[in-house]
Amino acid sequence: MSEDRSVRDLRLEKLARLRELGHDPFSVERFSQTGSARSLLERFEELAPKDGQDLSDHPISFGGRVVSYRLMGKAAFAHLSDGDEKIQAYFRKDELGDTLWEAFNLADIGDHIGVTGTLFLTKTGEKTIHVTSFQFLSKSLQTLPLGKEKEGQTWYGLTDTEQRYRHRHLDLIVNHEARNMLLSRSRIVSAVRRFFEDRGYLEVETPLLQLEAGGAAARPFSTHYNAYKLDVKLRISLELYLKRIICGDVPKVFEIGRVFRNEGVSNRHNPEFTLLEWYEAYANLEDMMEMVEGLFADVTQKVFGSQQLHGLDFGKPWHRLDLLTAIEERSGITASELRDLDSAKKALQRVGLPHEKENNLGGIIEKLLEHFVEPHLQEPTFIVGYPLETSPLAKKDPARPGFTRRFEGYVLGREICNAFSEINDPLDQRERFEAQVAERAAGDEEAHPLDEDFLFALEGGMPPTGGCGIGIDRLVMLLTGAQHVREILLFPMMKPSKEGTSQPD
RNA sequence: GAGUCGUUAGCUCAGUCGGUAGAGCAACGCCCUUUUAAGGCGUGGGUCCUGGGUUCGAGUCCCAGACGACUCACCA
Repeated sequence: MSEDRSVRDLRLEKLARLRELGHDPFSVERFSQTGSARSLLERFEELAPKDGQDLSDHPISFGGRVVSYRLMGKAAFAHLSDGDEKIQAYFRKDELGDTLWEAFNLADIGDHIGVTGTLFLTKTGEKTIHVTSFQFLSKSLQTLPLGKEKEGQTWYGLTDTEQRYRHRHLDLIVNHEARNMLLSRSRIVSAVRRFFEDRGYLEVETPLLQLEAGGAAARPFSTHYNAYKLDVKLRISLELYLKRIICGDVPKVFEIGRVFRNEGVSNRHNPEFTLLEWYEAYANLEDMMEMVEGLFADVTQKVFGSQQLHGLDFGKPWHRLDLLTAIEERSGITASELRDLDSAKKALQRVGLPHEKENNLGGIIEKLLEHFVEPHLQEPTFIVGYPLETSPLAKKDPARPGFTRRFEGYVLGREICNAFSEINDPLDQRERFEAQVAERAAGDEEAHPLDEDFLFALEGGMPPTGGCGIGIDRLVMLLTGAQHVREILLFPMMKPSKEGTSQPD
């Protein structure tokens, strides 16, 4: 009895029957098309036969997924989608013949078919392909959660977040927003790449597996290198290798790559994310600011056609704000209070923030920045002059002991980039690393490891260099307005679900 | 790591006071040659997340667990 068979069984039976009829859906390799669904609709006047013209003079062909299917005895309508747009197709038994009609009756929503015919307008005025012949291009063995829609409203569909993340292909088929996020991300990355290429930057690739994961403060993932019998770490930043390339007299380099930080997950943090870093010899942090401004102006214009986005104007220079000045303006805590650890802790206490566990002046200053200043940085703003202790790779500011030539960029209250004039004094860099090693010994698991290979490169001589890093995921979130980082990651990490788990043992 | 909420048909969801499970769509069968949330008639479909407990009886109440969502914490 048909009731005992699953949808998949029934589809397998249809597949077998199609093969008997000589219409094996999986034997076809290619299908030539007149154009996309969108272009067929847009070029309707040009492609459709005029009154009195022979219909067969204007054949068009189109391949897509069946997303709706209305069978009416001896005629039928279906909508075919290429993912981007859909177009209606009209089928008649008397024109297809018995065999092809039977094959059509074995079609399901979800199948891919390729049709040939002519464009016409239905009674209700919809641009439609009058199909004279068609072939199966694939058969779907699963029911797809394709909702029905009318006048912009959609019924049913796929809304469960877990299912959307676990089975992203369904999300892409069913939800246009998911598709738009994917397209936006791709276009943004492409525009970023072109921005640097146009300015003479060389794109490079550096190792993901490293003996010491440096360049940032974060806990790494570990894995094992069988060939060398070595435990290695997945990179947490791109920085040190890129600067070793600068030491090799390649003056402008950039990399867009995955980095991995073995840390918490939130709506803005994913352990695996994409980082953009670039370095330019003979440039400093002011040059990096101009690059950031130029990058945002260029990418917004190219991808969205406007530099005005979310009420922000990326055509204007960003605000520039000294870090200590910003803290004083927002919290009342003065620079002199932040000159030593004891008075800084008292200041923390005064403003009601936890202070007992603080033993790092730089850490306190950054905490104050986060708490008092960051939420107010809605318009694009560079905060300049970060503490020495938390900036082990940035040049000292000669004008201000204890601080570095480093800035971070903020938009809509969120950190978007981190840049500095790079340390090129190998002795200074060694001292900073040693301070980090001491921090680590004191229990800071995220303190920077000492990297002798990097120091060796610096000792060979590195020109003055400016460098900057931007989280691509943050950038995409900002520009698309995505509220969760998982919306702009195609396949976020999910714990195995019960249905995905094999036999329990 | 903490809190809150959730998990019922392929999808979206109901399920009252504890009494052996419901709708729409999807599926299956029949009818239907311009439909479009096509329509008409009919049919089938459930490990109610898992495991315990209370009870004559649990989708419902209790305990534990899994997974997820959101918020917070963590996070250069």
